[in-house]
Amino acid sequence: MDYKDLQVFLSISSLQHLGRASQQLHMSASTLSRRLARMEEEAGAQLFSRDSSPLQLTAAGELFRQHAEQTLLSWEQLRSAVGTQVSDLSGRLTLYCSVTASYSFLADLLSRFREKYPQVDLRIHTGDAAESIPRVESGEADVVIAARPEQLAAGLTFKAMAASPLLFIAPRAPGAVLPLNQTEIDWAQVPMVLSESGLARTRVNRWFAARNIAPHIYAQVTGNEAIVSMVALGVGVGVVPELVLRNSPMAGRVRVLNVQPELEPFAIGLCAQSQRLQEPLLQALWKTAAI
Amino acid sequence: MDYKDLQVFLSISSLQHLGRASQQLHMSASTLSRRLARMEEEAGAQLFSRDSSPLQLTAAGELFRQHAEQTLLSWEQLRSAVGTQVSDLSGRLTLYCSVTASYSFLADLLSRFREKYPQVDLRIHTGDAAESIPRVESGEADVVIAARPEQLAAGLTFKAMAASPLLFIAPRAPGAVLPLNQTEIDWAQVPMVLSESGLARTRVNRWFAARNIAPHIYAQVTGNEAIVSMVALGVGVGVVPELVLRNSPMAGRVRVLNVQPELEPFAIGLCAQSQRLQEPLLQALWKTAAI
DNA sequence: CATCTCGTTGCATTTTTTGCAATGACTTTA
DNA sequence: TAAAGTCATTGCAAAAAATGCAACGAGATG
Repeated sequence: MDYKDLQVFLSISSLQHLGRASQQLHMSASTLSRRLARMEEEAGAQLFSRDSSPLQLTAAGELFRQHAEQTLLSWEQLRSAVGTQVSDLSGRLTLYCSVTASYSFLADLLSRFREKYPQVDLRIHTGDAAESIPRVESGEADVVIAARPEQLAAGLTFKAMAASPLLFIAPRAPGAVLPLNQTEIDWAQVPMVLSESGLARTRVNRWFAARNIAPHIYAQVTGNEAIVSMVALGVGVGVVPELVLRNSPMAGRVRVLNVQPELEPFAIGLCAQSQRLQEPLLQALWKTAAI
Repeated sequence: MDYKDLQVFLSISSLQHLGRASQQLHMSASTLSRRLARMEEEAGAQLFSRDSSPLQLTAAGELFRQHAEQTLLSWEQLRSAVGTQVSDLSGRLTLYCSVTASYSFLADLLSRFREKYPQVDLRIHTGDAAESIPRVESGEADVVIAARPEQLAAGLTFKAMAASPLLFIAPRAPGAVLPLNQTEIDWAQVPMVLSESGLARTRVNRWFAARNIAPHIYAQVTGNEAIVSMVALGVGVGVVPELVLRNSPMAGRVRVLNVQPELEPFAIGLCAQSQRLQEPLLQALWKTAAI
């Protein structure tokens, strides 16, 4: 039994849905299913009833939930109690990330970091994802949360935290931009909404080039978030990381196109200058991200 | 953080000695060292002071110990609470094992099994290790704790729980049987005390045969335990599993010979008839041994 | 000063975990 | 009532982690 298992269990028990939980935890549903099976094995009892679709806690599951909450609480208290003992670490750390990354990763990372090192003066900047790498290279940011570029610039180090596919999205409104049931898409005719620059743009460019297609670029935008909005408005077809789509309030107004072959997924994580990883502050953040 | 880690921690903290703990837990010291390092990493604090030789708990370590005890207790309570819910399992299970195996494994295995399946009528028989396999083959025992034979008889299934090296031992008393500082041993001259039969005997025979040595067998014994006693009395040189030596009250009176190449180690675990593993009782015991 | 004890670390191997894709049970929709 | 969809589960291969051995080094002991 692993503390991560306990978190997995709590997530599943509150969402009552494996797929939902798998998104929240950045894991595949199959992994969750297996971990759950193992937990039940170790506990010696079935924790969820599989009769109905919404996973329902059994009596044993309810006991398990109490145990899990109690244990994790005790663990967090221990960590914060002993963590502060060590953290005479102080100074300033400037972190840059995209708005979307801030939704998915920042809260987790920062709450843990703050707990251990409350004396560190943390400066967070959010902005366009494409700005991330330049900022860490220039030193404007000590560390960034970014998608891993295909060619990581020399002197930079990357630490993955999660992966997210890169998706083609179209307006959900029937007939807007694309016929709903079209099998073959004539890309040269489709108005595209793309990032002005950055990794997503590079991959899209390469994707079109490999097919000898000159895409019809209708609008170029800075910031993936805006792309979802524009697509939702019916302007055209866009390309965004799944993570951005999931966190967008407009997600319900667009649909994901099944395009083959798929674009390469993003790897999202921390990025900093290699040399500076020796600095205690960066090292501390690095380790915090790991667990 | 893993519940096994918590047990590891408690073992280390009570014994204050990595090597001792590694024996108790059937793991190498390096493994414990690493696990401890990881625990400290995750807890965010040093748990033991490494200044003095006897590992001493730090303040953070003391907090951790409380957390570990509390969590494991809660876990055991949960398991017994939900475990008994399932255990309408009843019947009789006959287990045979050597005296030594009963020291090292039986307590652990049985306490967990009893907790989950209190209604099962457990019959334990102890005796010579060499008897184990015949007993399970004949059906006298439903399951045995035994060393894995090189050729597992058809129809039998084995599940490893630990490994134990096979050692040459001599009297510690100076000059008895062997000169203390002799480098090359003239085996033909050395009086040997060996098992009458069983795996240990087979391996020793093969070891001598491979060297074209006709050993001088002074005494043949049933039961590895008696070998240690006879060697301690100065009768000759013996061969026993490390597990037997460790549990023997005579261990202090013998010394382990550094013989090259070493004999193959024992693999110790559960053994039962393959077909019968379908039976609920055996299956339950099998799973209990796993965790 | 040499030797010993004991914890730590590099390395190769084994074991475990994970994601993908296919499967199967069950529900909703046409 | 059949077809399509939703979900959890499972076989399989790749990736990641744990483990033991052996070498190392710091501190204690003779």
